[in-house]
Amino acid sequence: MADGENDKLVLERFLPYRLSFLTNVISRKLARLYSEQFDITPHEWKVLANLSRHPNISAAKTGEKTAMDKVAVSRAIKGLCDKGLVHKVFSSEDRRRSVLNLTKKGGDIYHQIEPLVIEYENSLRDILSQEEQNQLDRLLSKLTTHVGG
Amino acid sequence: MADGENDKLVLERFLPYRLSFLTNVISRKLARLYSEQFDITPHEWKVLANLSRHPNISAAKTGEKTAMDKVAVSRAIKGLCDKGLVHKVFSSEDRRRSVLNLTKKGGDIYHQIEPLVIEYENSLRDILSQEEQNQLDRLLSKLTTHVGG
DNA sequence: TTATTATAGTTACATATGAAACTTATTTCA
DNA sequence: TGAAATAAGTTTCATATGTAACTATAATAA
Repeated sequence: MADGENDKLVLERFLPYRLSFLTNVISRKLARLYSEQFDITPHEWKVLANLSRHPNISAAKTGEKTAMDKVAVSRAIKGLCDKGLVHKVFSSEDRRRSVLNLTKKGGDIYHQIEPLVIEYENSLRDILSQEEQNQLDRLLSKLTTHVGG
Repeated sequence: MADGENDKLVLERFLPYRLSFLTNVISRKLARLYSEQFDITPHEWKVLANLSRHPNISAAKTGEKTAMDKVAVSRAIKGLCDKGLVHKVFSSEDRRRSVLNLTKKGGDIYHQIEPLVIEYENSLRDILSQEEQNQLDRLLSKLTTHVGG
């Protein structure tokens, strides 16, 4: 560190901000795919997608799977129930625990949105060569495991 | 796409969510470096850092440089002025335009935080080999230019 | 038992954020 | 000129978010 370059903060090169900028742009574009047409928030979409893959799950489990905190999960579920996209009952074995499922309507809407979202991810990946995609997956995994939850 | 794997959404593998998760963890840790000791918000820190590098700048230019919207910039500047870290006057040539500078106190605090932040970035980069760091910089640049601001 | 502790989920409160409206100053150009 | 359009910043309002407090249920253990 003799050149006096690495001990000055330059926002344009600062890794956390570069990551954050890219992520924000991508998240905004992604959200537009379901927020406008379907009036679904990002949290709601995440819960919906997770319920599609993992039916009969509780709110707490949903939080684990999606890395959302329990308040965000609770609100997303409330929103989805109000819109008739999710059905909630409480478990008869443990009446604290909810049992969640997509309704018919929820499933229908999910299957309308899913291809749009997958297409968007593909459009992102297509910016990169196959080699670069592998690098990206690897780097994300490595960083994510090391920064700790 | 014949194997039926790439046409189902799996949150754990979905690029925007992996990016978002990593970014959120990093942003939270970064914010802790200045929020607790110095009572500075992320927006305020960003403006502070930018002013250190670009003195005598307006709020609008600050917004351009930091990719923040003008409301966030306005609020950050108000917070920094209230804390006595930034000095604001309006330009005599164009009295709509502000001219911003760090105060002595602002500069002092900035120079206390800067090494902590740089150290944190280094600790992130040190997770990766030099080769991987180059890959990451390259991938971020490529994705960022292609997703469009 | 029954008192204690822990868990699932919700609610309340305080703060953060973004979009649109607004104020003031400057520029444009009929 | 001076009316209309534009630009810089601020304020307002509606919504989003996170922390902590709260309710209800279940598990633990004395």
